[in-house]
Amino acid sequence: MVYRAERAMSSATATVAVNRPTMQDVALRAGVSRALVSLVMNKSPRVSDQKRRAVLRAAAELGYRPNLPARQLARRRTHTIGVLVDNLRNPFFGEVVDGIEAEAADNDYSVLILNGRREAQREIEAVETFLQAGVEAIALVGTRFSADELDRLRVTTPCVVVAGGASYSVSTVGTDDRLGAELAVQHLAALGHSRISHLDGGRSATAEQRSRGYRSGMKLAGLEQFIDVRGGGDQEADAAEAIDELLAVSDPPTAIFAFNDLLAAGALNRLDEAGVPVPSAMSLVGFDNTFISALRHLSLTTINQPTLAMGRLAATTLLAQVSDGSRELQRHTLQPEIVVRSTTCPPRTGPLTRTR
Amino acid sequence: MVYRAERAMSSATATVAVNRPTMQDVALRAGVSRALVSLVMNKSPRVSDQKRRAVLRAAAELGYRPNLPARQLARRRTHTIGVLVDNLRNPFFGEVVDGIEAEAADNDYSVLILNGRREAQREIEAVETFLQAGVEAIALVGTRFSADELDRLRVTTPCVVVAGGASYSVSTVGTDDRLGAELAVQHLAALGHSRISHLDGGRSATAEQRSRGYRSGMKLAGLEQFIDVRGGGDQEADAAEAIDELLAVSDPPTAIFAFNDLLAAGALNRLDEAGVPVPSAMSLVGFDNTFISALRHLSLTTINQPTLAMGRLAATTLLAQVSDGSRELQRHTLQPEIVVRSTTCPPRTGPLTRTR
DNA sequence: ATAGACCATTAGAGCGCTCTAACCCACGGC
DNA sequence: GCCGTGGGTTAGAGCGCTCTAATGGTCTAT
Repeated sequence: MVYRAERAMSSATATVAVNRPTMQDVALRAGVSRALVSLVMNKSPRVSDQKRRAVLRAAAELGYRPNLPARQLARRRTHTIGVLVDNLRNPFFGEVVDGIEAEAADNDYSVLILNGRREAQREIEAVETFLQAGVEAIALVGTRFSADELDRLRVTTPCVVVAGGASYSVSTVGTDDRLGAELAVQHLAALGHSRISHLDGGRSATAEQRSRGYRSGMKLAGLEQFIDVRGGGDQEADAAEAIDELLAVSDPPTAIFAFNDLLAAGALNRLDEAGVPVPSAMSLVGFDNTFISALRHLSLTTINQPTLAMGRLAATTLLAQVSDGSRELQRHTLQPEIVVRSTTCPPRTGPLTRTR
Repeated sequence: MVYRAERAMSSATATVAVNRPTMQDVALRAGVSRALVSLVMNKSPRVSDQKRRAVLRAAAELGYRPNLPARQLARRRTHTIGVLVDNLRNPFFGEVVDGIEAEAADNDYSVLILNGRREAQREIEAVETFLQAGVEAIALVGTRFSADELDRLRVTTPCVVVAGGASYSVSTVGTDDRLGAELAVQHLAALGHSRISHLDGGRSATAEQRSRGYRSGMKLAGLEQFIDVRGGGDQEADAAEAIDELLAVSDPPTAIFAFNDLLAAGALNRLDEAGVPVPSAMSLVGFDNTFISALRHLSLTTINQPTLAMGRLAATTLLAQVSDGSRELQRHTLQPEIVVRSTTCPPRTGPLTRTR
């Protein structure tokens, strides 16, 4: 009786919007209390089989669906982790997100994906959204945040940077970018190259580590005097200018290590346009081992990162921090490995000759 | 006084979790009522400047942040549209999502991105999540849903299929896939090809239309008797088997039209492995004009789709339906165009010769 | 002076759910 | 016959917010 009255009142109040059935409606129909419906919905074991069935039937008949915001409000928990992706167009990031999502799902967490679209401002807005939405943890996939901003963020919410730099004061999951870059240089050096230039990643998160690895790799190989870093970027189009610069000098380098595969692909384009055969006149190494590097026509020598594992590890780290409340700083560094394909060979002998 | 008491009570009740400041706290600190804080937060014009400033200051001092679930519950609106992406690793989908997101943001909507990871089951779960979360509309980017399932869905929530088939009984935004396929065939036919085979898209949403376009294109060119469709897929790896089949016959076709760029790239790989030079011995056309087709080393002739515009249009369509409450079925078909690059040329004369 | 109009402000109910504490009703032990 | 005991069930407060209707005050018109 009371139920009926309440419900009547509330539907009189209701104005626009969908008006989907509520727990009250289910309770009414099943002849039980609201609380019991809640117990059934949350799979509590202390409900008699008879009532459980009645409730489930009523729910099915009404097409009842729990209201997530209401549930989150009442629980004071969202069971959600926020994932901020730098750029949805880079398949590398897509793979990492897949990993995070898979691990989160295995632990009954859902994932709120937001897209920074390569702009720092949008990242800030995204974090604001995360915080308002009450995500319990945040994964930053290839972030453009400064160390300072991250410092402020981690106070509020557990967070982890995936595939970003390692210099932050927040937990990180990533490949050893520095080592990866060293591997690239080492590979080239072993082939006999000495004049190896680097196309850097501009404002990308991992740019600094890779460039550092390039430098240390060069030193290790005793090639310190040949260190040469050119402004690049993280997109294909960013390579053209740097390549032009490189080719403008009297005796260009014999090898190039590019920040990532996309940049390497762009470099390949430009070299081709300039009539410089790869690898015979110029060796080229990328980074990320995205599927494009495996395309036979590119067949790019590159550095592999275990993307899926990185994603899963990021989620695991976050969920552990959420459950034990700790905010311990963790550094997970996975091992990169070089994948040798067809864009590297011993250096040309003599000056750079162009086919056109 | 009353406020203080209430607040004391509620914080005594509070147990775990973050305990972020609420409107009540802000109201207390600013010496106003909860309702006034709400008005300020929602930028109501009917608040005195003095109080507004006081509220904003108190909010800033406390680090107040509106609680999204609470707000959504009270408003009975979420101002969110759900975006279900088939596959985050395909850059094509990433671009479409970018478009949706941009348009949604321009209209003060946020976007809940869920990833189907190429599995129908996950799509169903994702939609369930959308419905529980109370999204006001749903965009399905490259869905694997059946027409039936979509039919049921559109009753509940406005939805639009982007870059999917056009045969559904829900609104769609897409390229004219059929025309696109016809353009591909027409281009090949104009070059002199008659034996043109098609590698289809398997269970992909747009597979049927493209395959239909292939057939009608063949008919239009008077090549009906050469129609030949091979099982493909939507990933690079799916091409190998079909190519092997194709090459196994006594006199293989002179041209191939692949379902999408990824499949075309895979085909290119396999043809290369088999020693079949492209395009001299075999012409190849893809679909989507993703960035990989533009890579000089692939330089794939393909069909362009205006991805960003598709995304924006999808969002516009949904938002219109949300605001005027109509559920009118709309068909937006954008024009594809052929982008001729280097994987097509006149057919070989004589039998297929292999270089290895 | 008084009614009406208008403005900023507020009380308080309500959104749909969860969760604690209480309740009821066997049942068994004394 | 009375008192736990404990499992199934429920009342009711509370989560943080919005929104309607009401309040009180100032201002103008009468």
